[in-house]
Parts: sequence; structure tokens; C-alpha cells
Amino acid sequence: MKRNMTKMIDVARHAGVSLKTVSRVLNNEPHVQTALREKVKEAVRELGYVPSASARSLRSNRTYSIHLFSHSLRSNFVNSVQFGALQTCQVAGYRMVVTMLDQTKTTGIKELRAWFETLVNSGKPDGVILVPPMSNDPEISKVMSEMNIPVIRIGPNDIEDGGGTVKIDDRAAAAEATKHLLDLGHRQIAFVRGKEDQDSTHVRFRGFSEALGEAGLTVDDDLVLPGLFDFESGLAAGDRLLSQPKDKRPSAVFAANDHMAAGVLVAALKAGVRVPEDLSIIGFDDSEIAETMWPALTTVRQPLYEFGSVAMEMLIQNSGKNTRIEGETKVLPYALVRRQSTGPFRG
Amino acid sequence: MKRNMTKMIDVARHAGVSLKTVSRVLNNEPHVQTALREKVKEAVRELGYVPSASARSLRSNRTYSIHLFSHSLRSNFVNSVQFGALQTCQVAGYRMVVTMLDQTKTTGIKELRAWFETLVNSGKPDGVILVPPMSNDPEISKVMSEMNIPVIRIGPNDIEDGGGTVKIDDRAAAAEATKHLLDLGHRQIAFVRGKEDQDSTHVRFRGFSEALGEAGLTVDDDLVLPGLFDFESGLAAGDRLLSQPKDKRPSAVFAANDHMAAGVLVAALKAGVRVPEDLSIIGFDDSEIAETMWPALTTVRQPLYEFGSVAMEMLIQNSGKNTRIEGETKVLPYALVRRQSTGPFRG
DNA sequence: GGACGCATTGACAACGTGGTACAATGTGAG
DNA sequence: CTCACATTGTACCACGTTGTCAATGCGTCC
Repeated sequence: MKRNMTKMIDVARHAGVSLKTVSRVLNNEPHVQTALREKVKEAVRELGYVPSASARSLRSNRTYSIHLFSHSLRSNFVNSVQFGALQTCQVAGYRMVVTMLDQTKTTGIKELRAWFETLVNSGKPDGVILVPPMSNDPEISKVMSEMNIPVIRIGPNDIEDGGGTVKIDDRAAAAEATKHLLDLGHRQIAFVRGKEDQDSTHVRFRGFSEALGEAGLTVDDDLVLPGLFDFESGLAAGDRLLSQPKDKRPSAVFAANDHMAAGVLVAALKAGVRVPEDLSIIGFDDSEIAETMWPALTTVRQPLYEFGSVAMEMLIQNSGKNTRIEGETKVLPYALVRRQSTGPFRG
Repeated sequence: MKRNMTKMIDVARHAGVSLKTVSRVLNNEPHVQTALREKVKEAVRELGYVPSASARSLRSNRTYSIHLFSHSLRSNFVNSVQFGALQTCQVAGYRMVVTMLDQTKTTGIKELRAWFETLVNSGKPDGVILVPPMSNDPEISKVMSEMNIPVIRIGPNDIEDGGGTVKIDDRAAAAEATKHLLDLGHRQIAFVRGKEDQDSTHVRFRGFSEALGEAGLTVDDDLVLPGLFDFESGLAAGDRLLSQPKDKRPSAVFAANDHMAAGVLVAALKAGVRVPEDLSIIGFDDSEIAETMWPALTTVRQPLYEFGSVAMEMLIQNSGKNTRIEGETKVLPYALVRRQSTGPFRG
């Protein structure tokens, strides 16, 4: 760590120019002739010079780093977003710092604010990406907004505070998934909800409910089950659905994400219920798990990778302008992915 | 971003001491009286002061950041390690930067070296964690070693270059998994290999082979199939195994990781082969997928979370000493996890 | 009592870059 | 020939922190 780093002045000497000229070249400032510019760039290459991030950041208040805030790294959703964000980030020459907020420790808005201030003041990110469920929290957005840090949220709802949002139309997507089941002839359709503090749970349920309404049906409250977006809660929901007498059982289940759909599927397999012959199952997300089940899950593909990369692009483009991102919303396309877990209704 | 940050001198004035004293308190240096120390800490609290990471790093050549290098973020292995590393990292007040190496772009050792130098020189991490398959590559370790950056590798093999290693005893673990199948009465056991450029493939196969040897059996080359550590290659291996005439089929399969084991399982389900009645399947890792299949996979649990957290601890403890970590190896415990995918041999 | 050692505290420089201010030079237009 | 303007260099400060070294205070030993 104590090696003699080559610095700007070394490059300048090597290229036979002044310090300032090197600085100008590296920051793409005008007022440098092309020939000289090339000469400097070559010197940079030859010496393997890399600007000191800390010096640059200290002086210019830019860190060329973007922070990704999340509650956990163990969900497929966050991982895919992270992957997309990171690839875009590196291409642009930025660094990505991952930070987790320990939910158990930050009980009140006051601790939350303190936590964010510490992180942001010490790291001084050029931008921040929030993934669900953080992106749903108006308090968090408010804190970020007050700190004047550009923020992109990934999630179904806009929040009015001047940050950006990347999302799909969850309502329409859920409606389309429901229509898929209706088109197959299903009429008794169960819905497994996700965590109640996440907007996507409510928005997807709304899409489900509206699609039923358009088909002249109403939601049967007995067929709406709670869930936590994880495999276990899907398994529990599946067990509960299949323990009912045959005439009260649904012929199809729409789970608010793939992990819960997988749980329902395993519950069916355990109970000897054939999928899709006796029960159709549709999920949401197109996680890896959807493809590694048998039968493979029909689902709605969310462009998770693109969520990350688009969010990152927005931040990087905005970076250096010293302005907040004002309420820009990007709605990306979703897609129904038909696999083997859904089939026609059989009386 | 342009806010007037409170700095050290403000804290100093507020506490009525000199700049240097504040610095000493914040860095836990000796030679400050307790009373004064408390006074400073209170001033820090009152003003909500947070040290500037860039200034600190510029002056002291320490960044309080650890880099995690990987090829992808989409594997369960890397995610779990990352999760463990990040939690430990944050508790210690460090930042974690995630970086991916694009394999397609760095063909030769020369590009590799340049890539690392750029990253390391600009970011100046206090330490680096390498996950497989990077951790297997002697070239990469050599480069890191030359740059004098403390490195911890996560993987089955030590590499002689002065870095640290965190691992389990893959050979013993694979032998134990094989013994589990032998104990159940299986004699025709297939093995699905992983990527050939990863050491774990070879080490696990060795364990498998040795366990067979101890039982007086030899490896049947027809029952050793190639694989890529992913679901698809497991599926292909399963298809191939089950397409053989009945007497040549194995009664048990040991796949070098869970994703391939899941593929074999799905191949069996598709072919109407009952698991575990007709075919026992055992995996390796205890990934999430092992629990979300039906039947759930018997497997060997690797402490992935602990890999990350232990590696991070080693780096942080070493940090600031300006010394490389000399060939320290931590071997963590593994555990055979018995679930539903293995059962007794039925002639 | 004085000299000495040791703990405590402070003044100041230095880290590598970006920014400002201005001078020195070259170049083309009028 | 002069003026305007673009290019390049010189010189220095600022960013916020840590490291160096000197100054101070205090107790101890001869």
C-alpha cells in the first residue's frame, strides 16, 4: 500500500507539459490541442497513471461512486438489480458500494436519518439507488431528498419528492397474468399476497382484482391468502388451499412472486395434486427458481437487470450536474412467460 | 452535495481543544486524557460530525474499504459470501465495493494486470476478497501479491503467495457425501463434475473417488459426467444417465453442486423416475434451491455466509498493519444435510 | 532543588488533485 | 501591424485529514 504512486506531475514531466495541461486533458476540458492531448494520453498509458480517487474527491466533491441501499442481498430481485447496476456502473468508470440497512436497528425516523447522514457524509456518493422495500418508504425518500443526493427508486410507485423512479406497470402486468388464467377457462382463482408493507403487493392485487372485475367476476376473500414473498409462506398458502374440500378449491393460483408460486407448486406435488392438470400456478418476476422447477413456472418477467442498469444510467448522466433528479419515471416493459405450470381448466 | 459539512476543526472549537486532539480521539490513539476524550466525543455527537472519507484516505493511505472481486453476482455462492462479508464489513465501519471482472475482455495476463492496477490504484482498497473461480487463478493471486494488497481467497486450495485462504475441506466433505450413499447401500454411483477450471471440481471428485476406493469400489468412467455447475448442465447429465438401459443406470447420483443436482432431479421427474425410490440424488453447497425442490435435496452444507464474514474479519484485523497476510488458512466446518432426495438402495 | 523521563497537547506541513488568476506565446483576421 | 482569441504554462491556494515534531506540564529520582 505504500508504493510510490505515479501522480499527475510525473505524467506532466514525462509528456513534457505542465501539470495543468494534464489536468485539463484528464477532465476533458477545452483549450488543449489535439496533438498535445494525445501526447498526454500516451504518457498516461505508458506510466500506467491512475488518478487518486481520494484526492480528486476531496477537491471536487465528486466520488465517482454510487451506493446501492438494500435490506438484504439474499433475494433474487435485489441480486439481479445489483448485477445490472454494477455492469453499467463499471463501464462508466464508477465504483459501486453496497450497503445494507439493518431493519431491526433503525426503529424510528430519527435513527434512520442519523444512519443515512453518517453513510452519505462519509462516503459522499454521487447517487443512490433504492430497491424495495426501501424504495416504498416515503420517510427514506424524504431523508435522501433533504440531503440533496440524487436518488433513483426501483419500485411500483412514484413518490413526490423529486427523485427518479424505474418500474414496470405492476397493475397491468398482474391483470395480464390474471387474464391468462381466465383465458384458460379458470374461474376460481386464488391470490397469494406478498408482504403488506410493500406496494407491489397492493398494486398487483389491484391488477388481479380489476381483471376479475372485467370478466364479470368478484374476488372471493376465502381465496386470498397472506404471504411474505418467500418460499415457506407460499408452501403454507398452498397447504391451506389444498386442505379445503374439493369444491371450494381453486383451479388456479396467482402468487405475487415466483418464490411463493414455487412454494404452492411444492405443496401441490406433496399433496399429489397434478400441475397443471389439477391446478394451474402462475408467479411473478421470472426468477431463476421459475425455470428450475418441474413443471417450470409460468410467470411475468420483470426486467430486473434493466431496472438496475437504467437506474444507474440515470444517476451517472445526472452526475456532476449538481442537480437533483426531478420526478423522472421510466416504465420498462414486462412480458408474460408461458411455461408448464399453467394449463386449461378441466371441469 | 454542496452543503457546508462540519469538519474536524469545528468539533475542535466546539470542544475547546486543538484539531489534533480531536483526530487522536477519533482514531483511538493514546495520549488523551479520559475527560478530554469524553468532551470531544460529546462535541462530535452534538454536531453530528462525520469524518470525510476522502480526506482521511488521501492523508493516511487507508480507505476503510474492502473490495470484493467476482466474475458474476448471479450465483448463490457469490451472493451468500457477499452477504456475510457485507454484514461484517458494515459492523466494522468499513465500506464494501463490489467489482466484477469481465472474463471475455481480459484475455491475457497483461490485460488482467492492467485491469487490477487501475482498480486498485484508483480505489486503494485496504483489502480484497476473491471468490471462485477467481480465487483459483494463480495469475490473479500473483498480481495482487505484487501490488502488495492484502488478499483473502475463498476456495478449496491454498496458493503459495502469501495471501490468506478460507475454505472447507472439500475432499473430506465429498467423501462423506459419498459414504452417505454407500451406507444406504448404493454401489453404482454417478458423479456429475463441475467446471474443469475450478479446483473444487477436482477436489470433490477426488473425495468421491477415495471414498469409493475405501469401500473396495472403483470409479466407473461411464458414470462420470461433465457439468458446468449450472442447472442446465445438470439436466443434461440427468437426461443422459436416465437414457441408458436399466442395468447400466446408477442408483444414486452425486452432483458437484446443488444446481446440477436440481437439474438431475428435474430430469428424473420428467422421465417418471421416482426420487429417492428409484434414484438417490445428493448435491453440494446447500443452496436455497436445495430446499425449494420437491423432494428437497440432501446435500453438504458449505458455510457460505461464514466464508464471507471470516474473510472480511481477517482483512479488517490485518488492516492498518501494512503487512500482507502470510499464508493463513482457515478451514471451516461443513455438514451433511439429509433431506428427502436420498434413500436406501432397492435392488 | 534541579535534572530527567514521560504523558499530554498543539502548531504546522503534507497528501494529490482541481480551481483561479494571470502571464506568455502562437495564430489568424481585419 | 494590430487586435482578438485560443492555447499553454506558472504559481498558488483549498479540500479535510493525519503525521511530525516541538512545547508544555507533571511527577520522580538523585
